[in-house]
Amino acid sequence: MPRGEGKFLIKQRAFLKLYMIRFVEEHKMYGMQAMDELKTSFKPLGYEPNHSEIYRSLHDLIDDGILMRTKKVQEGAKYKEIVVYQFADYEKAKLYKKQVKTDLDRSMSLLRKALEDVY
Amino acid sequence: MPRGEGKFLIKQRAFLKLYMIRFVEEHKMYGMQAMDELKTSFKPLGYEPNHSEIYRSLHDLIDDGILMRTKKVQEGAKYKEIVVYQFADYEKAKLYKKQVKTDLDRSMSLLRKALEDVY
DNA sequence: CTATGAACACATTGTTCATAT
DNA sequence: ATATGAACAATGTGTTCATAG
Repeated sequence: MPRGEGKFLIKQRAFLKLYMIRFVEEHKMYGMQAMDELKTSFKPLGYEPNHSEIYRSLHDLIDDGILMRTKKVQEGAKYKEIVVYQFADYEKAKLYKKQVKTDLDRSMSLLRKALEDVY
Repeated sequence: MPRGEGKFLIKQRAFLKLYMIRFVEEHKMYGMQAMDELKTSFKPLGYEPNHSEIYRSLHDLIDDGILMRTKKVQEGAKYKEIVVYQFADYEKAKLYKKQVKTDLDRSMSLLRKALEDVY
């Protein structure tokens, strides 16, 4: 689809990238942890993101120049490396959040309009 | 994707099928007319459905046993046949509308939650 | 087992083509 | 030109497979 023309609701990817940014802002961040939190938090609304979409969202944010990867040894006796993230460009992150907010608001309007028009 | 498990927002198809039902309820209905109305009505919100999705929605509703096709000669001097629709099973239509309302409400909740969580 | 990632497959949707008036 | 429909192509996302602790 060319442009942002004719688009319907916000995509899952953008939705998750937003949450990934938020998790990094709160310094609690690696992939599986993010997924578990989101699953718990959204399960009552019937939404459970899978691990691939989480990783794709994180990788996207790296490609966007917004996040960067760091490796870190997990606490405990396990000596297992996990991948943690920090901001590569926080200004870009804030800009992205602003863009996604616009799309979230727009999507809300679409749904609200349908509810008003039809019911 | 199996079940309704793990699902994100409502699909465009369901959204449009809802509007097609509404148009038939209002007895003003053929494909292009529906598309033009929807485009005009949603353009301010950045959404312009294309003709293929409109027709797919109508065909779906026939397959669902909710609508049926009728042919009709268009008014004016043009003698061009158009395809109009009426209900094949209005109870089914009402049931479908109820189901879609649930999904619309659920989708609204997802978006609202993201707005609350992140901004 | 957990964590990360890629590959593959399917589902949804957009674009183009066909046919008839 | 308008209207309908199908075919094709690209995207988005879910499922499975691979690798490493």
